Amino acid sequence: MIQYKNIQYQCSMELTLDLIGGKWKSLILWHLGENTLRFSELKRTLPQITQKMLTQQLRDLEADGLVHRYIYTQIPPKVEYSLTEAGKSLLPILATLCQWGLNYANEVEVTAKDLTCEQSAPSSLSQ
Amino acid sequence: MIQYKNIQYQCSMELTLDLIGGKWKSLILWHLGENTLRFSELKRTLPQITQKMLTQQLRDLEADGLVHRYIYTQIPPKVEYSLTEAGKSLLPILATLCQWGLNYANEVEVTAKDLTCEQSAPSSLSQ
DNA sequence: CATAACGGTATAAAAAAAGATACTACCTTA
DNA sequence: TAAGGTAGTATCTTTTTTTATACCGTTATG
Repeated sequence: MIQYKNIQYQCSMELTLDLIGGKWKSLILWHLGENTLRFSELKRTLPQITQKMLTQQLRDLEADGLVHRYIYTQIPPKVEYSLTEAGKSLLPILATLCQWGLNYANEVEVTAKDLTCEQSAPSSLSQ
Repeated sequence: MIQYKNIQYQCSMELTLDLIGGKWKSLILWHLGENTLRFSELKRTLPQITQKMLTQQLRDLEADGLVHRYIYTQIPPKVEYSLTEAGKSLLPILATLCQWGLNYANEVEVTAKDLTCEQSAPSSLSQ
């Protein structure tokens, strides 16, 4: 039994999925795996995400200690996001999830064109 | 770009999370990792899940080729669920997710008591 | 005859997640 | 002076996910 933020988990996997599940979190982590990115850069990398969702997910990731937020006190504002050590430790797992999905797609013969573990696999993981 | 069941994924990881994400799927897979289980046995193993959710998630997993459903034509009815090869190939990943959550919990000093990658880690994975 | 176990289905409601849209303040550029 | 970039916030609505509850037919048990 795990308790985290007033939620009880019977299995630590449930906790993991709360931390990286949902539509955007793993993608955000994945993109930050390569570079430190500014808010607007992240937004451009994930064109479909709304500003609200990006802000919300980044706040969650920050509160969970997976992402670091650095504010430059300047005008116009500049805020940079990067992975914490905990966040970096997720990258190999994200790569595995990505690779499994890729294999699955090939075996089930899903229409998969030019598919790699995109978009832009962190160079630290490309062997 | 992947397309599967009329949904477009930019990254295969999104596909993976659709297949195993949500509140119950990974837990169901995890429990089926050890044994073939009947509907009612699964229900007892996951006391909090409603009958409807269990049915629904099992149908999803079956449709995605991760779980096999075997109906014994007898009365009272007997239905057994087990992992397909694709489902089994997920077990190491689930173990990794579980282990990461466990490490996270310990490092963040979440209240984690007697926590292993429960409930009943598949024996095939216990090294 | 009533109840329970089996493996569900059907319907409705509640809760959570995600999206759309408008707005802010400040500065720079045209 | 108007438009665009910066990093957001505030509301509201929609969509998706999850839950609650009642119900089905069959057989066995008390």
